[in-house]
Amino acid sequence: MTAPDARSSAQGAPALTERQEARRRRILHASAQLAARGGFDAVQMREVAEDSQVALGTLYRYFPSKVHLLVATMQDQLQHMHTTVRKRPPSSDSPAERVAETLMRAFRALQREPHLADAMVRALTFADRSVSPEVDQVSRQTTAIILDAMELDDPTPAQLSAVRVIEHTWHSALITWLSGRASIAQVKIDIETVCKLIDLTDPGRQ
Amino acid sequence: MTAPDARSSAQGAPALTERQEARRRRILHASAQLAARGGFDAVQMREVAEDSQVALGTLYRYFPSKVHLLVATMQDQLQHMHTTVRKRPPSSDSPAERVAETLMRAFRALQREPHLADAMVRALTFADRSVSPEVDQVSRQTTAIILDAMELDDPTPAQLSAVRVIEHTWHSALITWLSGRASIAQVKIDIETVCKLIDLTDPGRQ
DNA sequence: CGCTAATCTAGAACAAGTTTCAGACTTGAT
DNA sequence: ATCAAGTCTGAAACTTGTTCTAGATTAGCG
Repeated sequence: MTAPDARSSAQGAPALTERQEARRRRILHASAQLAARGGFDAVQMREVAEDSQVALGTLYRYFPSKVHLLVATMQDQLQHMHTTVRKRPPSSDSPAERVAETLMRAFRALQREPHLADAMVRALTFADRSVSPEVDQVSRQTTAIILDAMELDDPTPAQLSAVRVIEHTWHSALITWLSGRASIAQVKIDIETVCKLIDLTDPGRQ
Repeated sequence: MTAPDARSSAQGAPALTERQEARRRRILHASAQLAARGGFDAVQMREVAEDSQVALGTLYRYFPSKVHLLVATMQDQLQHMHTTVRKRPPSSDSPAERVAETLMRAFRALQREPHLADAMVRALTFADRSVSPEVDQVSRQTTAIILDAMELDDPTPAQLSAVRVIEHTWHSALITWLSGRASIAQVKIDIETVCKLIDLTDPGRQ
């Protein structure tokens, strides 16, 4: 009954051995690679297992479903993104602009691997309750990136609401782009539009 | 090669016979019923076929995939919603409040059949490019409902952007609620927050 | 009415996610 | 070094979405 079931970074990761950690990495790598090639559908569990040299049963022990796997893949990529952004923070003047700048930068990164983006985002929004903890973790990570961009130490509830709405817009706009129903320009406009909410909550208000 | 492939209401519906129309209705009814019982997973194509007294192949002729079927189900429900709202329009004073009121009313309707909501919303966000026309139709319908609530004849581009962001928030907030990651209260706050965008674009500006 | 094309049916077959199982291998503790 | 518990492997089985096929039925037309 004692499964690895590892979360990527922080909390309750039940201490993997070195070989297990290596397996986990191989799996995530194979997953990302297949996803980058053909999106959600191209990530086939049998193939992931084969490419990462792991038995199918083992794959399922590490990631209890395809969606779990892809959400974990997303956690992984987000981590990269966060460290990247930290290294070169957004340069604009207002918080709203800095958030928009950061999201647009992330968006451009996703455009470089649209299939990978497809796989991750579809998994994220398709996830049911059994994946909630993992999806929540992704959400927290995203929130952290946005708050970083705002450069606030102590966000008000109103500001947190605005951030939540920005995240909603971000995810949903990505989906419309990925399914070909919105252009890149359209996504840009939507992001800029929603970021105006920040101005609404920012200035003189405790 | 000539398939029914019917859209629900307006445009290019290739004229179904009476029996075909009846089949289509039976299918949508069975779909909604199963969805209401157990959500996305409970809508199983074989069962839909059986319940609507139609062969599996026929079901697939009418709706080329499970997602198509559920999106069509959503179109159907949205139509209801729209006529309902028209009969008793929102009563608040400002456009922003009227939109929030309308969306909250829709939200309460969804709460009455959370499983059905789950099936429809998951299908909507999981839909790939092959379902784009149908998803787009749903989006247009939603936009129409929101614009109705705003009581505008001639929305500016900025207002249309705001509406788009509201839709994004609406969908994404529903997902977080359906997957148990946000409370009803939380969704309410998010809707109210995003509706403030309307005030930003409304008053004195041509 | 009688024909022809399109549609519908029943059921098999296929694809990919998921589960299961018996046996081999690792690990950690004694 | 040895044993027990936990893990991993390979392969088969199961589930559900989707496709295919051959034969009935239906619809529209002359």
